Amino acid sequence: MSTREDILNAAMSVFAERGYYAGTVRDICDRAGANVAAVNYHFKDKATLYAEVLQHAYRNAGDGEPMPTLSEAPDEPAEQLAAWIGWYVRRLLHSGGTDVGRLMAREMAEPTEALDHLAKGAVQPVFGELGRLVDAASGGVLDERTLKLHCVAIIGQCLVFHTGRAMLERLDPPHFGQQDADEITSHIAASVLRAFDSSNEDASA
Amino acid sequence: MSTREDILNAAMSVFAERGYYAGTVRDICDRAGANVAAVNYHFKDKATLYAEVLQHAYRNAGDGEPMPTLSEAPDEPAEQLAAWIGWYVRRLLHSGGTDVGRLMAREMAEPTEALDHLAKGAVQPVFGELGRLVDAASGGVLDERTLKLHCVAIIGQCLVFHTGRAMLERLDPPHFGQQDADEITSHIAASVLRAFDSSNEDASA
DNA sequence: ATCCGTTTCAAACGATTGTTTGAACACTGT
DNA sequence: ACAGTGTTCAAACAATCGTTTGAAACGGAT
Repeated sequence: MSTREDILNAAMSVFAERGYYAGTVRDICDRAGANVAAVNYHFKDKATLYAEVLQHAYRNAGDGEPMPTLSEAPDEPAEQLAAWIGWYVRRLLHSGGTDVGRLMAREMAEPTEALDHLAKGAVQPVFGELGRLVDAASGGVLDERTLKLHCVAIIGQCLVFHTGRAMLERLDPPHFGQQDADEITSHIAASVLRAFDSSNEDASA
Repeated sequence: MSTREDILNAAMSVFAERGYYAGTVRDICDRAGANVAAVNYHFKDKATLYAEVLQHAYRNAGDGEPMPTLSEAPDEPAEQLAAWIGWYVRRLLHSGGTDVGRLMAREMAEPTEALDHLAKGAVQPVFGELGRLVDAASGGVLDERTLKLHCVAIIGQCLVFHTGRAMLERLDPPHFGQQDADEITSHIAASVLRAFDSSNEDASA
């Protein structure tokens, strides 16, 4: 029962690197050390294999460092938010190579039914937790719409290092990479905390 | 001299719908009303056609509204930066469902050789102009690395409304859409200008 | 009308794709 | 030892891909 999982892992890296169409079943089977017919035997066809790869990636999306959550009695909510940003940035930068992140990016560019489950099952909880952290770190004075704007802004500042990775690497000179996670994190955290002030001024004006 | 442009337009829609590998030369030529060999005659091969489609698409992405540039004698650099952000956000939100945006998103998720030319030819100038605007709006006190961090942060906050569009729409309740361009713009501009302050404090500390 | 460079066309080419086939192999229970 | 079930393998399959070919059609200049 080993070849089936070997193919599943090989397919995940191949699909992440080259995409669905450019990733060939021969490439997958070579990397899995299996015969060409193994895909059609263990899975029905290439499309079914891809669907199972997405589900497998979705299940293993959260392994590794656990997401920081808002503690019951928040002493330093700003630092908790900074910790969350660090967790998110590391997660994004670390999933650069042959990982879940690139599969998800592909799903964003070309949404399928799998994205619906992904949104409600994996993204919604993360977004909700970020909302609670932002609410606490800002002093709880933001209205719901402004709070969501801040959340999306945070997500965007982190996400660009993953979605824009291919472009950042090709700029002259190349910009930020995996080794700059701490620098990026502290910069975003400082900017975000400052940004709360402007919203507070608008609210009190 | 019509078939060349017909192929260019047909290729743009086909590549946007199906992607580079799934979009076939025969499909493009059928939609353009041309022969199968027309692609290899007017362009060298499929890859060259795709590269020209990308450049053509990115150049015409903001047709009508030109990119705001730093004026010779900057009176209000902060407002000039805000104008740039507004231009960029409108550009991203407006190209949401169109061919251009989908092409770029696909290229970021699945880079081809064409991305190299795109980076140096089309993206580098935009990024450079943003850098000059940020430098002016921040008072010219930021070191090069911090300035680039701010630039990437701005790009990210704008870009997330495009790259994360499919996800934002699937959240409960759905978040921001095309009609919120002004609200998004002013929020990002205010946040960014505030963020400069934190960098100044760090520099003087 | 004739020439010549440019453009179009139907047909075919070689390569690669996903998939199928049928025999060989491995292993378990009797 | 034997049958039976599940798995692997080399080889070939049909289909489709991008590209090439050589001739036909076009269009202006002489």
